Amino acid sequence: MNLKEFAKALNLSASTVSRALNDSHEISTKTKLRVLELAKEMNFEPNPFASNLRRQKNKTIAVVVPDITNHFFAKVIEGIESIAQEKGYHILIYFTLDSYLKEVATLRLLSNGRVGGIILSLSAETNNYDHIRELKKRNIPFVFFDRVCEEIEAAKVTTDNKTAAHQATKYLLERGCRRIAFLNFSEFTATSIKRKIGYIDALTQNNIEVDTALILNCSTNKKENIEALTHLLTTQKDVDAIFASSENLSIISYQVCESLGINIPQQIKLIGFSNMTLAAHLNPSFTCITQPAFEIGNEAATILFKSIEKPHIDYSDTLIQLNSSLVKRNSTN
Amino acid sequence: MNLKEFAKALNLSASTVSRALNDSHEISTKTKLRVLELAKEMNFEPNPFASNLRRQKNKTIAVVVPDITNHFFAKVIEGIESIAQEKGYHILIYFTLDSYLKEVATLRLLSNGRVGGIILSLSAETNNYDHIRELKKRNIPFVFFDRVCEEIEAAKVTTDNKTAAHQATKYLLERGCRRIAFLNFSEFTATSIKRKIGYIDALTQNNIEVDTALILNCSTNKKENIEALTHLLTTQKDVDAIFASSENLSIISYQVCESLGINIPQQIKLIGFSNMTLAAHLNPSFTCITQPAFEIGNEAATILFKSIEKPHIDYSDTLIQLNSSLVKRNSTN
DNA sequence: CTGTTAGCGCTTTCAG
DNA sequence: CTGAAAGCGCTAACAG
Repeated sequence: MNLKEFAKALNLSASTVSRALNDSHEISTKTKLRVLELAKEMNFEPNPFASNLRRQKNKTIAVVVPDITNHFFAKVIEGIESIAQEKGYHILIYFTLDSYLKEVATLRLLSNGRVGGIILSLSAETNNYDHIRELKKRNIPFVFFDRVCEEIEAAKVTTDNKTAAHQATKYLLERGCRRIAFLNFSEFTATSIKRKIGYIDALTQNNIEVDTALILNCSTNKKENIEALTHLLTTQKDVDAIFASSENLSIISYQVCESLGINIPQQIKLIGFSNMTLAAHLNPSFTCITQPAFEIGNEAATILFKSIEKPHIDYSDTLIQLNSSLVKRNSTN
Repeated sequence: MNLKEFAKALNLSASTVSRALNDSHEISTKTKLRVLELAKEMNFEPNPFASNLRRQKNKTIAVVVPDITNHFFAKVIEGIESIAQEKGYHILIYFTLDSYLKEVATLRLLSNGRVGGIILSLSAETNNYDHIRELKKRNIPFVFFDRVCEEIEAAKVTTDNKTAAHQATKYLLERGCRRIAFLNFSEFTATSIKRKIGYIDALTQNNIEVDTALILNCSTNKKENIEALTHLLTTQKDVDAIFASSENLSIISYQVCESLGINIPQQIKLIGFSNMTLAAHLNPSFTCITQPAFEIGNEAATILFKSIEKPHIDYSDTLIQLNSSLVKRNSTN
């Protein structure tokens, strides 16, 4: 069933029907109603490919994230979807699994007009931004969230990572911790770097020497990270806290402590970025730094849709910073 | 940049270039190579809308799931994406948030040829399947996973829910529990019904009377569920175990026990369907029934792609059943 | 307010 | 092996 046939059933021309379906002001309310009614009855909707082709624009966006089993990213995507739904957008989803090459390949796939815009959170490996610059060159609107790229002028939605990490570190210091290990999820990503800076600043301000032996630069390989942390904890016997800069590293910290027979929080306290606040509930020793993921998704989608719909306006200096919060159990540790 | 311009740059006709890009056998290897090389260099890819319009088929699928913050669904989607990536498919994602109306609206949105096929897990509320039948009528290939619809003949990928629930109940019985509450996440969904049957069968086979006062039919409203479970636990003082039939209900069970000051697992043991095996690690009192989510995604995608690519073959009697597993901590409870 | 017509960018007969 | 031309289904400029 196509528009032409559908129009015939109404004894109208295709153009009139098309205009009616698109709620054009040059169609009488009466015919509009007639068209809309039959369309609903016959469940007719115009072919989106033809429509997109003709209009040269398109209500599909891509969301490119490292990993959707991370509760934070999952919730962000729900935030994006809720706005998309409302505005009639469709979402294509792609995972980089923190691989730079996969990120490059995915963006290449998206550079041919398949999508009207892109919402993007960088892979932990990404260290070169030419593939992002290519998006700008091709005039494809995009918005960064969480793992943003500092070097590129673009709309960005984040939390204040430095402050959050500072607070978390302070929280540990106040509880008497002095030898706090920091697990850095990426040497390149601004997000992780800022978290590290917050950690270092808090130590320095409290006159505690920063010991680089306690800073672990992790990779995207889980097994490697487990080995590295095991090594750290067995060589640095006096570590009294772990600060994990990502959800995955929080999980790993648990596993390693457990396998080494280290008691949390008696021997080592654990704090980490994670939106799986359940974790904090399941185990009182764990304190989560939680980001407002749903709102981040909302904001990112809102900006992207604006920049798709108003291409003449430049949104590339938009920076939205929301606040994260410390989720801890009542005074148990 | 379109095909015509690109062809001009090569001194070839559009048709030749098109055929070369699509690896047609009637093009010489030499020109193919020449075309492919320049295409890569100029990062040229044909407009997917024009291509889909002309071909009348399309390498985009939709994934419709209740909720992506559920670790199980997130992992299934990663399983789907890994196959999609490999086969050059794109994934549109939609969430029903367990709302029947949203499910209907979403499928309606997809019935106009936007996608080549659909992978679907039903909302907990869904009780009427006309919207699914509409897909069949329109010849849109689709595959159910996990929350399948028994009444409709279609390709399905699930786990053996009855057996898994039976084993879980047996596990509790072996540990001395006699008053096991069962939290049913949906009165309609086959998945939950089968879990309930497994639970009932295990009790019956062990000569334990099934007390309907211990079976709680939950809704999609978290707050209501918390209240209902609180009520159950305060009126049925002898409950010694909770069996939660979904991840969300497992989480709620924790929260309610905690707020009532009930010690898990001393007073009440907890077992539940959940793919967040982390939970089992964080708290030894929790035993997870974990489904092979990634593989379920793989299987569902594989079947869907087959039925898109070979429309003459009928896959609607395909049923793949994988095994779930009990994730428990070493003898701690 | 409605109809006619051209053309979006691609693929695919058909012709050579 | 390559090119010319038609047409997928829709929308928008133009005409009335």
